[in-house]
Amino acid sequence: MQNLLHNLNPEQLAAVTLPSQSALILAGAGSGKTRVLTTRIAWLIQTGQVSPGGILAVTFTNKAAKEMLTRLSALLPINTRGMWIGTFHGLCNRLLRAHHRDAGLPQTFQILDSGDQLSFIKRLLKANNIDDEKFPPRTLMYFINSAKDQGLRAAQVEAHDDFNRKMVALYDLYDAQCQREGVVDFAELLLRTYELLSRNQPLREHYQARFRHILVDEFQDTNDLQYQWLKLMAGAGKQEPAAVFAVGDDDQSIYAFRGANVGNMSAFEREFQVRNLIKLEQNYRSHGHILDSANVLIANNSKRLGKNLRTDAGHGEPVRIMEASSDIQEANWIIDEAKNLIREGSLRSEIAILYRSNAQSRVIEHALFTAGIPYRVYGGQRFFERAEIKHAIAYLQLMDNPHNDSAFLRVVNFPARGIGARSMEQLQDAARQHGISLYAAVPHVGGKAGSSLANFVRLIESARFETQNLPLPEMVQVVLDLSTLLTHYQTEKEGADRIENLEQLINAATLFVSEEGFSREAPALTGPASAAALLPAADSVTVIDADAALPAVMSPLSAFLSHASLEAGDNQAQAGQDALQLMTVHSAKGLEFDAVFITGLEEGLFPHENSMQEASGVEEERRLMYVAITRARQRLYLSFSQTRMLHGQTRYNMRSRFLDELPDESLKWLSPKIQPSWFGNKKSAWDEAPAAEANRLAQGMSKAQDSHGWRIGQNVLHAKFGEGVIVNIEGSGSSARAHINFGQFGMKLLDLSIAKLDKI
DNA sequence: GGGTGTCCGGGATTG
DNA sequence: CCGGACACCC
Repeated sequence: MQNLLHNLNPEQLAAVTLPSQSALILAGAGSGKTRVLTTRIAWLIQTGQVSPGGILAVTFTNKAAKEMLTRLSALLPINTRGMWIGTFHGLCNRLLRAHHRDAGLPQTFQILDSGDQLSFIKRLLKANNIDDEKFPPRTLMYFINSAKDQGLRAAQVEAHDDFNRKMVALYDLYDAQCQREGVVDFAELLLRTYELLSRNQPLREHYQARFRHILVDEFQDTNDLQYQWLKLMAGAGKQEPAAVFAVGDDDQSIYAFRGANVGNMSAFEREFQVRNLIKLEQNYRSHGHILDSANVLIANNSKRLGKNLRTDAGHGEPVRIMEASSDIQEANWIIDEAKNLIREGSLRSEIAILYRSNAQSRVIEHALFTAGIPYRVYGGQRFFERAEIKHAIAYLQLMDNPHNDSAFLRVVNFPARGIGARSMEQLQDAARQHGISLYAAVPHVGGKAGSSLANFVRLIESARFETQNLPLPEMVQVVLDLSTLLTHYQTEKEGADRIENLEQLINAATLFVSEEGFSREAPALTGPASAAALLPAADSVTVIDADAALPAVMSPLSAFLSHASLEAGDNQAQAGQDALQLMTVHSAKGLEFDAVFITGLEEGLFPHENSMQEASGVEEERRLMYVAITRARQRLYLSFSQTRMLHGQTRYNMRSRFLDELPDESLKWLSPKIQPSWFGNKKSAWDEAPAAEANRLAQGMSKAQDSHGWRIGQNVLHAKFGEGVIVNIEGSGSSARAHINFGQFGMKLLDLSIAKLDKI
């Protein structure tokens, strides 16, 4: 016990040892949040306040869940397999498998990832003769997902115009089709679990009695449905609700665009009668100048719960800022600085280059490639998303649930077996006519089409038959052979990588089986009969629990298939090598590095132009900047550029407002700092940057100046709109008009002979 | 069915 | 400018 709690600072200690009531922990960046969470669990168990089975710990990412498990097993000598620690989706999957009948799902229901969901919707629109110009699949998908994220079924969504009424109708059709095929999307996992627990009182009370301590990581990222889910699970408002230990940071809320609602933090305080609010403000990550920059920047936001990070580390190096003349020059500067750091002994993997949007990585990658510096780009395609893997998975899905039409369509003619569009049309007609799945409709198709289709069905049947008693990895091997996927890629020119990936899939199955405990002599639960044994009798109030171990509630194949959907796996690009780390600011959340470059700090890019209409948008961008800054331990570099190629056009942006919100005493400008206009110094960097001029000329803009005396790229000051940049000039002489980017005020078209403009 | 050409649109992302 | 979606051709 002494051991468990020593080394905690007073705030952390207070949080870990809070009484069994709901509490909100405001955990600043780098304040030891995961440590507090895991130590809290260990302390609760060690002091006998709860058994491991009474703990429910929820995270958003698999990575966070794994991290928690690892650190917990280092703290406590217990088997963590029996504990309910996982993502919202993973935990819901487990509950739905165990109680599938009550939830109205087949035991082998399958999970659509977002790609599957999109093709599912396209198919739905086509089958119902909907014009996908008027109702774009992506829009419908967003509509459905946001409704589900708010806990709403189609019948509950309010629609006030024809378009929305149609969307609601399509949402309803979508759900019905999912139900027929035995598939669920990600949001459905949560909504279905929520509905299951809402209407099934014995089940609800069983889990409420079981989970006396619920811990939630990254609470600021919860959406409305997740919050309702937690309320239900905890029995909030009841006599003896569970103690919910919510850890979050409102300043790091950067996912409003996908439904996260920071308001859940104050709702939580209110609705869970939170008496204990603890702020973790001691930062163990960043040097002083970096932390001061973050603090001063975020103070510009209005809606905050209020928090100020402090550090015992000294000031450290100042934050370095560079204005480049072009995006190419910016990239080269970054590389020079990174080389210096490496020369001084930094590991490449301890240097991160961050950007607001993926498109910005190109120029940087090009420069790194030319310089021969190894780098790794985050966020690429992941293992289970690769086409060949999805094909193999589709065969396995059909064996486990033949009514999954998505899987059927993916592989019915891949590798090619002479089942073309015409045959499929007949099959789809038959399926629609009888209201059954494609697989089930095969016997209704006659002729040549019918016999090729019947051959395909026989292929799936025999794969299932031949593998029914095989361990999972061997099952995968057999499927790869029988489906002729392997031979198909052997004859393909560039199939070598794909074959390697397919072999990796067998490894993945082997690994999965050993990690999840399927390799031991688990009771064979492949048939529906044994699963039924787990279910409560209809009139019984005894609930058989969804034990935490997977083998108790699903077959190895079903489990592996949900694993493939719920954990898409790493993107394996250049993994393992000591390489510079390139990623968006969003994907940097939760990570930390010795040195961090934040690039493209320009109005329109960061803050992004789509966010600048509303104050709340800019505040989220500012939080994003806050996240970016607080990734750095020792060194922080900020850069922006006067010109930038975007969408095939040269853009001229003003420097980001965020740069002007940072504290001067923590900064070191490596390029001359041009004061904002209201400070007096009006000299433009353009006048002192011959390189920029040369660059511009090289880009074919030879006509730098015209008779009207203005040129593209000129910084100007306008009485009403303030500081701006001339982006384009049309016409000439006295009739010339200029497109001027005024940042917050947007793009204006002004007549140069009329508008009162000063050069700055 | 796969390969090539044309058109369009382009913010971030986990499960 | 670049990638995805789709039409068209062999």
